[in-house]
Amino acid sequence: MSGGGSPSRKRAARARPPRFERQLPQQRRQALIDATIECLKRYGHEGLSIRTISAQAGVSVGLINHHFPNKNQLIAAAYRHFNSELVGGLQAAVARAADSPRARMRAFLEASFCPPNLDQDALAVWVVFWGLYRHSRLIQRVQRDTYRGYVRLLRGMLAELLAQARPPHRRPRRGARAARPDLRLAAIGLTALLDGLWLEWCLQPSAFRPAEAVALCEAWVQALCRG
Amino acid sequence: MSGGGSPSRKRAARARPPRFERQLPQQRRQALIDATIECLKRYGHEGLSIRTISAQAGVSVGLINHHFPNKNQLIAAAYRHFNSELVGGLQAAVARAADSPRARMRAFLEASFCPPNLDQDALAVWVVFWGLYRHSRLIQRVQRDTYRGYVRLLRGMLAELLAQARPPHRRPRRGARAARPDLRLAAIGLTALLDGLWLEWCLQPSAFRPAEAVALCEAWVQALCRG
DNA sequence: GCTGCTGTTGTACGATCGTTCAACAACGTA
DNA sequence: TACGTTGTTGAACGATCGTACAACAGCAGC
Repeated sequence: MSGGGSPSRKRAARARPPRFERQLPQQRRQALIDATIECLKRYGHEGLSIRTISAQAGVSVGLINHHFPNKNQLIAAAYRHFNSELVGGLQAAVARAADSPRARMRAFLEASFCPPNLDQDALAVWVVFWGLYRHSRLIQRVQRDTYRGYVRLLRGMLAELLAQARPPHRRPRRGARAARPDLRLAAIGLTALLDGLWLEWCLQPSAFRPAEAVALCEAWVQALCRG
Repeated sequence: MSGGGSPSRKRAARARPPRFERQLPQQRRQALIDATIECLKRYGHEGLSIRTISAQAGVSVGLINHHFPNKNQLIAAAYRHFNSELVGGLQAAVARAADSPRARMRAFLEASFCPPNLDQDALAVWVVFWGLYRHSRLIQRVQRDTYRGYVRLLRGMLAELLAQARPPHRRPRRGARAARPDLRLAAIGLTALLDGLWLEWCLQPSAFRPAEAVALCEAWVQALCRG
């Protein structure tokens, strides 16, 4: 009776369940990155331990050093993933929007103030990464690589809006010196307002509704277009 | 020759230098708090170890637990000190300013975008504290205690400015329902712009000059007063 | 069914962590 | 000068950290 193994299974007899499942390096790496971010959300900086992360991923402690040379490389990879998810999501939202500068800006703002970006857990993750920034060259490199896409996206939308608001009078004759500083300061100001509102909401979600944040940003952009 | 101790010293003979100097608990506590903040500036989150802090303060490892029940209490005390230094400095700057709403607001903004508040090291310290916020009730309590003073200061100044900008036409007849939401959203918006600019500058000081940040904030306030 | 590779396990190691505690010593007081 | 208070020291403890490494085992190819 006890020895009746199913003949359909290749390894018949003693139907022993496999103790683990082999996976392709690429998949396992991604799983470890996801586990890292999940641990950051749950436990903050204390979640950044090899044992916590491996437990979250359901693997042994030794596996991390088989797929990543060391812990810092795993963290940097997680930061890269987290960043590109954000920028990619915003770019997709803008691409999905109607074909007008205002519609694109609105889509960008609404995506910024919606899940999964507008999330208290996400703030906890960002804050831990920022805390590592100054003392980790790996983190600095990831930041530099990914921040460009964000700045380019936001500057592009602002340039569209300003170009649309200005053209009737005074097209630039020689070297548009008068209008250029506007774009730089405008991008700085909008980024600041955006980040600040995002930060405030995450710290105290009851303070205001996401729609109010979008309205504040749009009012700022409108005021900018009027000069 | 070798035994010639100075007669002016109480413990003459064998002029053995004291191995340490006793201090009042209050002074020693403050020295440990200062050392904690200094370690955060230098080493980030990794500076938050008993041994690093005690070395910075020039004392032994055991002394911290003599003045603080545990490490978390020391960190919370450091956070409280750091917060009250900021709020106190801003309040003092406002009190020092000329007696007009605009002058007070300008003093507030200029103090916000000056050392010691506008400091890359300071950002590193804030970021580590924020990373602890969600998982430490002590930090949450300090935040709640100190944030009130900041909000009251900023709201007071905005209320003055708005009251001065509005009075000519339409003084509130019954329950000023129309103007109230303005103050709430105005405080939220200005705080966001302020914090965002502060954050941006600390992350990349070459991006813009502090005076430009002040100008952006003042422009925002002016636009608000005009409606 | 057997073999080879390689993804995976889990123990082990040295370092460092926060905290405890008995002993020491600086300094006010008598 | 001798004493008592108490701020201070530094060794020691158990826990946990990141990493290394030898053994194991899943799975593809023959």
